[in-house]
Amino acid sequence: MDHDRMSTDDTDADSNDETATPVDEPDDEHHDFWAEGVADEIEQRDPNDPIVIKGGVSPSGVAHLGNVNEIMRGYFVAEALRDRDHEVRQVFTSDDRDPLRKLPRKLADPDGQIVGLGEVDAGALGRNLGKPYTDIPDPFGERDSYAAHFAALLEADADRLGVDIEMYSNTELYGEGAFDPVVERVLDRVDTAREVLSEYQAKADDDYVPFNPICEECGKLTETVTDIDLDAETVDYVCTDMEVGDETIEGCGHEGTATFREGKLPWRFEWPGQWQVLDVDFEPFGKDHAEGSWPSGVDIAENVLGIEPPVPMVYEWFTLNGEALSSSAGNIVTVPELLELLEPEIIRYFFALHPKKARDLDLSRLDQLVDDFDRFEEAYYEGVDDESVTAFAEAAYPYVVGNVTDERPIRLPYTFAAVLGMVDDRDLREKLARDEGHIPDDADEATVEAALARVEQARTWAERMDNAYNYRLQAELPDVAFDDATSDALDSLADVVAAGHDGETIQSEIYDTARDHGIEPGDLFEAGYRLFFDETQGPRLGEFLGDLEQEFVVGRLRRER
RNA sequence: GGGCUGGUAGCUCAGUUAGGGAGAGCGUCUGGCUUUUAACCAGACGGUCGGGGGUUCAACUCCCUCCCAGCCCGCCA
Repeated sequence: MDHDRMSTDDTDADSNDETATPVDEPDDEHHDFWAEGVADEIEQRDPNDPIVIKGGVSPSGVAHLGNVNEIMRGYFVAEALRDRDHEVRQVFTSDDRDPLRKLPRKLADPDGQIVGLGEVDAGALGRNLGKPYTDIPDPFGERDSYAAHFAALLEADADRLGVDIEMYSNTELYGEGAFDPVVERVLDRVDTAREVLSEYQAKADDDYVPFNPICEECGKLTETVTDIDLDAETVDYVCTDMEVGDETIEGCGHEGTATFREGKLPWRFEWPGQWQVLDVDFEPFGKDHAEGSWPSGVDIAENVLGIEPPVPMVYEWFTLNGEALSSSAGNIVTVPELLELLEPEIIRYFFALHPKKARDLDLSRLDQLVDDFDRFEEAYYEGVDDESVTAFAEAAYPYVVGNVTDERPIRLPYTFAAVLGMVDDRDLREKLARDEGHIPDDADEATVEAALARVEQARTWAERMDNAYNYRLQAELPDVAFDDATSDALDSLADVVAAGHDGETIQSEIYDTARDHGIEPGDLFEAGYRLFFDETQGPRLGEFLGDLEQEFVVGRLRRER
């Protein structure tokens, strides 16, 4: 669960909380993929099919890569169980009866792009503080509510990553009475509930009632319940002020009556309630819950609700570019943004790595992650000289890619793809890739297309990062000036190219020509890079020029076009 | 202050659950591809496994302690 944590987020950890994990059961089987170990743990509970795996978020602001932990970590466990012939449902709760407690600093528009509050009617949001997300209009005016907007973003992300999740709206679950038995039990045993809760939080005195009705007058969630009627399944309440951090959300003073379907349980009860209602067998959650709501949830599940809590798994948070994820600070990346830079299977790979390690996703070195994935893939198909990588790949690769093809897919090395991105011509890209041996002669068109798709991604990366690969073949002659010796050398080189030499010859001619004209080869190379890239460095020049249109190269070397 | 989880090469990470060889990729350096110029190939350099102590024939691995980082220890979620 990644509730309401826009500023931080994720990564992993497996869990073994002694409160819920049978420590006396022998975990004698070693697995090369963590999800298999979790699957063991779940099977030891002897659960009924379908096995239910849950994730969930509070629809606070932006759906970002941190939330993907909730989706992907459960996904791998689900797949491991399906592989063992279990029927598995992966459910996801949008905890959308939660109240909007403060204005988010950033939102994601319907396309998943991050925008500031200035893009929307922030005033309308401000007037709705304290109301459930499902009762607040979609700031973008498309969906039924703020909550629906957020849920749609998350569902779209899951879809982009190829994960099939069943979304559940908490508000709908309350509305249709799914929580009724939970609310009734908690209120019936309100003394026990207070006693259990008091172990974990101070605010559990004799007046405390773990149910927050929605005020029928102002629509805000309230916390002052004055009477409980178990037979009628209602509570009486007074709409009092609510303290939220340093701020106060004012109540309207209304006194009314609400049914069990017109309010919500506080989080510490709601979470175990979800386990009961959805019959949850496994749930991953971020480290923030490990010492907070998880222990209390277990206690409440066992001693108030009388159910067995799911198998837990704590995941560590990952950092982005070395810093904690923070939407307000702008240190955030969304799934659609990342998919402009790499393939979805690489995102899945990232989340297949051990959840217990805090990782850094460094966009400036995405090539490392892609290289790691490529090696992981190679390990699956052919094995690599690192046993642990090969073992991990054999266990995890099928889940990471979803559909394993007979043949290993062609992957252009990411930085090489970035080099190809320096030219726009698609056929030239293909030629360069073939010349370098990255595309086999017998590759069909679809295979070539698939391989070249990475060029656009690597190109986008080079541009975004403005790194050492962000060169562009200059269509127009750059503003250049050379001394006489260099100019003469360039003319000579132009003659060589005009005579029709291939790349290798051009490469060696650059050296010879430079010497013939009494200049350093380095100077001539630099002149070439100036002419073609308007830079002082670039890719291996001779071979590069050899692949370009001869007439263009000659003209450019003569500084004519 | 207490608790939880991490800390392995410059970078990204395996390896730790069952104690016995410290590893990979990338980067760097060197060399090769007739010829320093980012794509290819080979080799090398590179680590007190966060520090210290203990147990053991043997510790990255187990125990104690300290340091660093994140999280939890109000409310909410």
